[in-house]
Amino acid sequence: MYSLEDLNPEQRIAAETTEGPLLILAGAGSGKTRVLTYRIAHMIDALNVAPWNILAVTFTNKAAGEMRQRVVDLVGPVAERIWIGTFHSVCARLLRYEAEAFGLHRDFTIYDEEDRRALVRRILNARDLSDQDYPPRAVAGQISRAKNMMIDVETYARQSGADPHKRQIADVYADYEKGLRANKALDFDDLIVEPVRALRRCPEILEKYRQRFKYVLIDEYQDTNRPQYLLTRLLAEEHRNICVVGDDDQSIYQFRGADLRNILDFEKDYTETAIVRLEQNYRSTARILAAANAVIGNNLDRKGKKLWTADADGDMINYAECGDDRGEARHVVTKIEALCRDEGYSRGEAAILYRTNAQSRQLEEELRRGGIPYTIIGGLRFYERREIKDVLAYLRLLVNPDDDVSLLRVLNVPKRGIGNTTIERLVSYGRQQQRQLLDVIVHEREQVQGLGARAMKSLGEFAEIMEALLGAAAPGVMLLPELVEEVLEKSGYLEALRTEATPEAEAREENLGELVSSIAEYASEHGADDEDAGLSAFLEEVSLMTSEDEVDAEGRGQTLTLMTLHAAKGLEFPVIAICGLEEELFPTLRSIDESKTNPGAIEEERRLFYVGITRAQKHLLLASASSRYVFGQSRMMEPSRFVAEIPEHLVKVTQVESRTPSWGTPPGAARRQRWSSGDGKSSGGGSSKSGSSSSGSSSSSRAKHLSTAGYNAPAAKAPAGVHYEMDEGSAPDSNDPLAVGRWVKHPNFGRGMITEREGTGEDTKITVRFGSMSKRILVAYAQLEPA
DNA sequence: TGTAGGTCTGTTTTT
DNA sequence: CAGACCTACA
Repeated sequence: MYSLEDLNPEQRIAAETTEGPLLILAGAGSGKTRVLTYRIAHMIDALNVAPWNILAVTFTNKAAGEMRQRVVDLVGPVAERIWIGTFHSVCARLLRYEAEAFGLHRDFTIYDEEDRRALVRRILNARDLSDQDYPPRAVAGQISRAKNMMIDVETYARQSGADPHKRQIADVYADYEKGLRANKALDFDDLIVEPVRALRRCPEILEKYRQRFKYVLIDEYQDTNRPQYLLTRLLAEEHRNICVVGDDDQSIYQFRGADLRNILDFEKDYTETAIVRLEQNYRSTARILAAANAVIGNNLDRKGKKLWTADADGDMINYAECGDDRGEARHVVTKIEALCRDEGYSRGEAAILYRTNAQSRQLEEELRRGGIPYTIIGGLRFYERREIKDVLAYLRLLVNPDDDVSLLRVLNVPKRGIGNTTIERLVSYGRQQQRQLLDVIVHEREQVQGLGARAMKSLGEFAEIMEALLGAAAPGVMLLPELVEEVLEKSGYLEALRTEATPEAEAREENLGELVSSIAEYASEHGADDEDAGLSAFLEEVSLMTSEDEVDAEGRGQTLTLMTLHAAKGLEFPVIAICGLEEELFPTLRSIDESKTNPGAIEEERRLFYVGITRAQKHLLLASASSRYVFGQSRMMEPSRFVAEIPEHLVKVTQVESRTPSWGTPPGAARRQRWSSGDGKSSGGGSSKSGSSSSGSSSSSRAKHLSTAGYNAPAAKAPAGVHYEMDEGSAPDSNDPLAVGRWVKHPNFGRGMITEREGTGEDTKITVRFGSMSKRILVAYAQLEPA
């Protein structure tokens, strides 16, 4: 049971105000989830609202599942029947239910970012547009942006006016939409935009859903975009029982079209809106909260709110200035382990956050070395791995044979002798005849001009495979896991992996095994008569999986969690570490550049930092590195401006020494600007704060040892290059200033002689003996001069 | 015509 | 470091 008495006065108002529009401004850690579950429980239990009249939209499927469970715990199993999910999953469901009325194929395929890019790339190819002028990624981005502003193809074309570049993109956009339709596919944007269009078009269906969703609740409202807002308004503007919950300070998805106007203007849209502010924080210590408040206080564009807590001061915030990224990883991991040991936290109660996925690598290495179990959220997700996507593409084809993007993905995977030329011919035939490719391959491959006998044979074999699989996929023939096994066998995928017999192939095979188990698990969770039991539903679930959904179902247990700051939204941990607090990384270089024209760019980064800080309950560790490997090259970094925004008295600063020698590029130095091994001039320029803390190595063999262990990261995998041992007898090559035996001058170590050289071009590394000490140097970055 | 290498390039964040 | 493109072979 539950009692509204458990809530504080504001929370209680938020839970009880069920009629009419309500805006809940819920600060971080203010007990929002609790309020929402109580609110729904109260509606069902005390106000007799039917669960199926409630629509609740959350940010992740996991949040949805948890909320549903909590309400069930409070009021019993009737609550199973509330509609709850992410915008994307709720919309996908709606589109399948109403597919017929909306003129859609029921078994449409959902294209992710990769699929979308593949389609765009194909169109650019067909139109002979170079990806120099039209980078697929950027073009896909423009199309997405247009869709999210509800700009359709015609409007886009009209707006591009005489600008030739824009007109090209308008054409690509048109082809792209046509392609989606022909493939019976929807992209992520369509999942939201289509329902808006369709409901506007079909008043009777709109009315049905207005009746059905008498109460609408939207969580994380600050991160909704325009179409999501429009959809919400369509459903709610009549009965006006709409409750939105958000925090403008936690808006971190504007980069993908989230529109803060949605929250700032809510009062204008619904003039009778009641507003509740939840400002008491129940999560963090006073120090952590003070830091968060101070940081976010630097943003100008906010509604303004001040979180407070009754909690104790707590520990100081720790900030470690580390020498390099590796040292940073080591420090953070050591520190967390110590905290767990000394204060009795389990590893599952700690998380490491970073700005970009690429940063997880060093941390992973460190954790693996220490034998510490960890879980990475996001990054390369299970369902985005190549082998998994390949097999899913086969499965998607079985559900929707018109899906050319999936077809082209698997047509020659595993290799079966269908090469580029054959594919080109097929594609151009398909385009001319307006036919989908699998259909062409199966039924009229003979008509395609210019195909050789060998290609024809391969295509025939592929057609047979697909026909057999399509037969196996017909309802009632096979259980889902069996079907997947069948695909693995018949396609030759498994065999190809086994023939390869590399450790990597083995890992792939293992992953495929996991795929089979996960589909078996899915099948067992859904009864045979369940509407969601089929392959199509499984594929949908997989496509709409949020990164947060990967958090181990068992709970976090004993494993440390690693994730981006974005993925950490909505979570809390007793111990939080935030890494990589450096200018041009966090805030990102892009945001810094953009802020020159748009001050808001940095503010979103700052909100992200705020989100990170407010995840911490008891302990907050911050870290930066003064040099970091970017693109596999060491770069000098400056501490993030955000660190300085935390009042000094809250922070304890630690210097962590680096073991990496100091040659690096100054911040912002272009990659090209480097020592070229011909003219003997040094470059790289600028003021690097060099030499500060290298403990260095004392002999070349020691240096080698260190680098294999990875202390000198770029060398860790160096063996490819040529390796010159110094040859006492031979004279140095007179043309090459980097030849073994020549003398060079280093800004810190002075004059020395080259004793070894390995690698070529920009990867050239030399070992130089300075007096009794040898140093291994990456030529590209050391400010060397011939001496 | 297909495939296997080698090279170039570019990176935020994600439903 | 990887993914996509390009070039040189079979």
